[in-house]
Amino acid sequence: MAEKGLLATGLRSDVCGALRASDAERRVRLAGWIHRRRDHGSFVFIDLRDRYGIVQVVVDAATAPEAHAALVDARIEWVIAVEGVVTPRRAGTENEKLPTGAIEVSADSVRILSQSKTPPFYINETDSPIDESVRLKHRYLDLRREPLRDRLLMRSAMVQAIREVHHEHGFVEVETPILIKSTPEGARDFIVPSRLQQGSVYALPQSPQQMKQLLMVAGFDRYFQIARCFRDEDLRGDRQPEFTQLDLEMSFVDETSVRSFVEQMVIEVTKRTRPDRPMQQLPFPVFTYEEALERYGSDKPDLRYGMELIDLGAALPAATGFKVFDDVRASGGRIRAIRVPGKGGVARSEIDDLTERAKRHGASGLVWIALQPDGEIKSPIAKFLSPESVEAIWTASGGKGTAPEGDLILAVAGERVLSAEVLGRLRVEIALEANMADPEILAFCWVHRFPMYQWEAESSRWDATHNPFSAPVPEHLDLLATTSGDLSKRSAGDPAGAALAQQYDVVLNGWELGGGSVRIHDRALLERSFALMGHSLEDARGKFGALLDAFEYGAPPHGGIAIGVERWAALLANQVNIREVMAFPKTQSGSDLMLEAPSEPDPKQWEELGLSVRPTKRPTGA
RNA sequence: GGACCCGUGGUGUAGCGGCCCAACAUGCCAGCCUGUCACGCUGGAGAUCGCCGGUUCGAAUCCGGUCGGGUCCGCCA
Repeated sequence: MAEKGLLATGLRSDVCGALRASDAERRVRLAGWIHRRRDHGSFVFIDLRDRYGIVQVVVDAATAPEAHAALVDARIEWVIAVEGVVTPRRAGTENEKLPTGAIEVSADSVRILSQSKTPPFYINETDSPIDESVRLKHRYLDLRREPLRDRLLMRSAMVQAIREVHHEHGFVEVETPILIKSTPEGARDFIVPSRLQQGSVYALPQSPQQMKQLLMVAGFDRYFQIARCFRDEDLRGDRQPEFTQLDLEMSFVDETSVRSFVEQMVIEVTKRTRPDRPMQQLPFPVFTYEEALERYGSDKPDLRYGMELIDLGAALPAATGFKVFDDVRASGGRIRAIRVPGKGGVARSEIDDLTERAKRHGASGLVWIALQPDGEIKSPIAKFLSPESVEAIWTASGGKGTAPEGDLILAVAGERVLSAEVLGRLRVEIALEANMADPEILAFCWVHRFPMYQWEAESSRWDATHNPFSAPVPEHLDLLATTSGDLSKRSAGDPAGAALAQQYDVVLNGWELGGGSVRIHDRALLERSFALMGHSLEDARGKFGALLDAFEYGAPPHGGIAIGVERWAALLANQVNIREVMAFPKTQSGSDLMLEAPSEPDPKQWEELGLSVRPTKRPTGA
C-alpha cells in the first residue's frame, strides 16, 4: 500500500480507503466518486469511493447547509471533493464490513468536480452478471468496478514482481520492434502496409523469437521482455489477437538450467502476487510428453485431481471375445480407461451423454463398467468379462470400492494417441462438472521431451511440433542426420519422426502457461532441420536469413521460454477467461466495442499506401 | 469455414401461440424522513420483446434469414 504522503494532491490530503480510527480528529480533504448515497432529509450520508476503498461522509444541514445542499443534488458516480474532520462513529453505528467503518468524515464543504449520467450498469453492485457486450462498450465503467479493478491491480503487482525477479537475477530488459518482417511461425501474421515502400508490408511479431536469439548472439546473456504479441487467428476465451508474453532467453544453458531459473522465478512471482494461494507441489513435478499422454491423456495435465488413465489392455486377457477390444489390440491400438469415483449408480442418460461426447472427441465409442453401490457389476460388455478380468480391472484402477456410491469405469479403445486424448478430455470435463479440483490450489508442472516433428499427412512432410528453432536432445542428433534430405523420399517412417526436442512447457491447473526450448545455435543443424520440414535452403534463408547469418559469427548455446502473462494472471485471479485480466479486450470477432475498431480508413489512407480494396458486404449493425 | 447457446424498460430476469399495447427486482424522477450503510416510506415515468421476412384469425412466443455477444471444433503454442 502506497504512502499517504505520495498520494496526496492539491485536491486531497488522503485517499478514501486508507482512513482509520487512528486518523480521528484530523481534518482531511478527499476526492472520489459517489458510490452510494443515503438521504435522510436533514442530513445525507455518502459512500465516497476511490480505488483504495470507500469511506462514509456525512453532511448535516444544521451545521453545514451549503455542503448539504450540494449533496442533495449530487448523484451516484458524480465526482466530488469534500473537506471535513475524521470522526469516530457513534457507538453502535460502526460498519464492520468496511475497513474504514470505525470512522466517518463529517464534511463542512462539498464541491462537485464532475457530474455523471446514470451509468448503463451498476458500478456499486457486482452480483448480477451484465451482458459482456454492454461491459465492453463501456469498459471504462466496468474497470471502475471492484472485480476488474482488483484484477488489474493484481496483474500490475504481478508484472512488477516479474521485473523485480528478473533484475535480481541479472536479466536485461530489452524492447524489440513491433514492425518486423513476416516470419511464418505457424500462425497467420497481422500485416501493416508500408507507405514508403508501396506494395511491401511489415508484419507484427507473433513473438520476439528471432530477436531474442539475436540478442543472445549479441552477448546479452540474459534477456527478458514483457512483450506484446500478435496472431491473426480465431479467438477463444484464452486467446486474443494481441496478448502479452513474458519472453526470456539465457545463454550458456542446458535445459535444466533454464527450467531451474524459470521455476524459481514462477514460484517467486506467484508468491509475491498471490501469497494466499497454496502451490500443490514443489519443486514442480516433471513429466515427459509421453508420460503425460499415457497418464493424463494430455500434454497439459491438471494435477489437482486423480482419475489417471488406466491401460486396460494389460488387465485383460489377450482375447476377450469382445470384437471391438480385440480388433483394436490386433491393430496396435490401446484400450484405456478412467475410473470416475462415486458414479457407480450412473443414469443411462448420463452414459449416453458421455458416449456422445467421446464420439465428438474422435472416439468410435465408449464402453462403461459400473460397480454399483450393491457391489453388482453392470456393463454392456459384462458377458465378455470373466470374474478374473473384472478383478484385474479393479486392481489396475487402484482397487475397488473406494466410494460407497460405487465407481464407474469409462473405456475407450483406439489408436494410441487418440484413445488417450479422448479420455484426457473426458477426465477434464468430468472433473469440472463434479468440482473435483480445489479452486485455490495452484498445481504447476513441467512437460518436456516433446517430439521434434509431427507428420503432416496432407502435405507429406514433417512440421515442427513447437517451434522450428528447438534443438533435439543430444542423443537424437543422429536421427536427423540419417533422415534423407530428399523431400520426395519423405515418409511417416523417417528416423526423424522419433527425435525428441529439448522442449518444455510449464503447465498450471491444466492450462499451458508457456513453452520454451534449448535452441539450435549451429547454422548447419538449423538448415538441416528446416530441410526436414520441407523448406528449401533459399526459402529458409529468405525467412530466417539474419538468424542463420548471425550463427556464423559466434553463437552461444542458448535457450529460453515464453509465458502467457494473461493466462498466468487469469489463473492467479481464478478466471477462466483472459478478457477478465485485460483492460481493453476484443470480442470473439476481433472487435473493440468501445472504440468500434476495426474501422474503414479514410479513402485517402488507402491511396497513400497505394492500395485499393475490393468492395465487400459490411455489417450494418443491429 | 462449421456446431451450439443467448438477445424482452437503463440493468438483471419472468412470460414461450390469445388471459401481454408485457410482469418482477433493481436503477431513474419527485416528495417525505435526525444515524443510515444494498437506508426506509409514498407516488411517478420508462420496453412496438435485436433487426427483416414468413406461418397464423392472432406472434415477445413458432419457422427462415440477418446482425451482435458467448462457448466449442477447425485454426492457433
